[in-house]
Amino acid sequence: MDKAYDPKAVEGKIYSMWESGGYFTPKIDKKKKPYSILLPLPNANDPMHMGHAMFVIEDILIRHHRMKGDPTLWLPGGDHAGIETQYVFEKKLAKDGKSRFQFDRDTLYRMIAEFVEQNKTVNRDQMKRLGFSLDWTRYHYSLEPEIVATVLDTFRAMHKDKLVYRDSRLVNYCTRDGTSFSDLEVKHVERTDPLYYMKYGPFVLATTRPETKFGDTAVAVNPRDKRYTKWVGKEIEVEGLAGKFRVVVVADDVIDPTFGTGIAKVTPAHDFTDWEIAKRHNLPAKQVIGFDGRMTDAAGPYAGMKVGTAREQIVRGLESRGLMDHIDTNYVHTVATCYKCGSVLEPLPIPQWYVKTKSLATQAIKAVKEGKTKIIPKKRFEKMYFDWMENILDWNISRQIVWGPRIPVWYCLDCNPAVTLSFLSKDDQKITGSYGDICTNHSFEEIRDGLQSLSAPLEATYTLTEGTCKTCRGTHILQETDTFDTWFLSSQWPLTTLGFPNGEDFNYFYPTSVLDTMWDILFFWVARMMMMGLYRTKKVPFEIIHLHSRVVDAKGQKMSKSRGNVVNPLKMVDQYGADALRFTLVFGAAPGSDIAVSEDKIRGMRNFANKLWNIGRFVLMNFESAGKEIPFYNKNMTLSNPEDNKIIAALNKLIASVTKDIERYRFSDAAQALYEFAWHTVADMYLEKNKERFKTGDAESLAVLRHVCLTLLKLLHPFMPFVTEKIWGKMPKKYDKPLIISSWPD
RNA sequence: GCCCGCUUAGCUCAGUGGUAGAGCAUUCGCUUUACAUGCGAGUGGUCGGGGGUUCAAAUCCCUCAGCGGGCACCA
Repeated sequence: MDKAYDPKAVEGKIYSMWESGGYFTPKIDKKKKPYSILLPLPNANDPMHMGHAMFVIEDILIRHHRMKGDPTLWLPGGDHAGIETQYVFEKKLAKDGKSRFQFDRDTLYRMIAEFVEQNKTVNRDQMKRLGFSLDWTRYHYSLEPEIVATVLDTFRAMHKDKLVYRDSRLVNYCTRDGTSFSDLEVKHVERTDPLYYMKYGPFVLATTRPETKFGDTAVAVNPRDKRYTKWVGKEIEVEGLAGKFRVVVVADDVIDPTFGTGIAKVTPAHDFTDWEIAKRHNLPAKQVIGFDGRMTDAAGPYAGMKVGTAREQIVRGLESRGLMDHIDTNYVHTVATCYKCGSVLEPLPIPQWYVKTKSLATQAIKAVKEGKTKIIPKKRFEKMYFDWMENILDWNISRQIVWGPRIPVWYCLDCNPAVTLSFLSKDDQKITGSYGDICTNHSFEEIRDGLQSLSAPLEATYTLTEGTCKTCRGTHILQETDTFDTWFLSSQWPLTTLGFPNGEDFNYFYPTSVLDTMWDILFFWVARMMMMGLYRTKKVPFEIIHLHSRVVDAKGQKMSKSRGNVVNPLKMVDQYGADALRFTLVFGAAPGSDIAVSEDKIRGMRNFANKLWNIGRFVLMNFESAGKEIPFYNKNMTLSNPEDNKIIAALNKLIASVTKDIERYRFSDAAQALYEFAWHTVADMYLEKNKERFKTGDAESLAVLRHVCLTLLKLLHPFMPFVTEKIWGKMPKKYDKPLIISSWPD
């Protein structure tokens, strides 16, 4: 054995040994209770970051249960990550001076699929570097046909149960990414913007969005605001930028009399509050901003301008006409921005597919209240979970992107001539219009082949199966171009990857034992898996939700590219070994809190791995110099030396505490106890005090020494699998099988 | 605005009623044949401020301050 442990020379070979030995693949044994965890599926073409490395928590649980003899499954997968991937791909396109609008949707889809294919193995290979004992034979990718088929089936089941429906309401729409989002994907950001006080008929009113003036269909006041009581119900005449127009004055409770002048202009098509006001007062909605982020024809002279430009121009126009009373330049408010690209989101009216969530949430709340699923740490996250579930809104599952499974709904164009189509014609012109208008100049086949997107009016009839129209017998049928929200697919991961409804894995491993992830996707993913799992199987998808630490830098700052404080896990593995990084991520991490990672700390843990190596080396040297068979320690042995009795007692205490700590998800406590025991109790004290006895080849002391060392390797194996496996391989043992499948001490 | 969490050694964090802990950093001394990725010894905290309960509080309660997070339709 070398003087120092060299992880680079060891890790690759050990991992291959485990993988080729088939140790990651569980043997299904109906007599035993299985233990299973699904790896939170990373974006398949995303390189690994420290957040992924934190899945070491799962490897610890998995290795512990495997050693306990449970049929243990850790199932890996990769996500197509709809918006994320399309966003990255479009940035690549932009570099080549191209845009998504230059391609029909089938071509665009193929291009993205090829792009993903090139990078698909990156993340997988990196997971292996960390020693993750994932069952790669069960790897799943989110767009596999079987997985998509189950997802589509869920959609149909929900449609039948009236849990999915189509509605036209305001959605948060990113005009840059060209898609709507669910409420969860909206990031509220505080900003300082001008608040414009403009003259408005007989009033002065405050608004941050003067450009939406063309879409105003009312003004609103609070019913208890005496200043305006006499106006309520009357029409007022307003001088606009393109002639005069008339709007009605309505009274509505949401209006805060203390804000601005107590009067709000009502723009139903572009503001969530106004949309609600309009519904209550039967006001029409007038869309003045298009899905491309430009003013529509309804904006008269400003048509075609981007919203920002139009605002500047309109402010100038109002000022020159004397219609601007004054401007408050220091108004602080929050705006909704896109969580992917940061653009300001535009509330726009568009028909979308929704999941009715209320009844699903009720079940998900009940399951946690009844303890069928436990959340750890309970204190902080259970309340968050309940708060969210209790206030849940219906879930918009349509996305206007191509990268993902299309919603399985078909429209007959002959029955629905008002369906709006965007497509590339044979001569590569982008054409948009209703089918009724364009079908005279373009054949159905031309439209189909060049199709980019379609938008069906809310009244449009549709079927859930492909084929000839049952009403008119026509064949001019097109599928919905909206794709599913990625989370609609991943919320069914426990079902799809295990082969719901009748797969052997599903029958055996579902419900899974633990779902471990960081808390940032508690709502996006975990809560929705609860709802979907309960909906389809009447059983919870997992018994425990464990929310692990967020990895931050040495100063406690969140790691981000813009801060420049990102620590690359693979670089650390190269430099200090996977075991060192793994132990760093566990040591000092309390669930739900942050864990600080610095190179200094990783180096310290590398030193600990080396310490273990040298304990092993010390034991071996003593066995070699003894040059004889040493009996194996067993519990019935009577030990004559008090030092031996002491170390055995301490070891037994350690076994109990480490086992308990892992069972209670107190990984840091276990790691600290192991560190303390190995380094100080064993190396500093026991080895030093008894060196002379080992040298003389005393059989009892050597038997105890070997037992302590082998047991310590077992206890440490889930945390530091490589160095422990390597030392184990060199030690004299009763049975020669790898540490990974040895038995957990008791 | 509403809700939650945090504040303990230079740094990052454990500790939740009974004489203050870890890792890293730091100081001093050691070429002792398992390991200088080491060994030995040490420095370092009135546990955010204030008040209360208790024989006893870092730990329970109240309050103030700072930091972080979740939720939210203020035009």
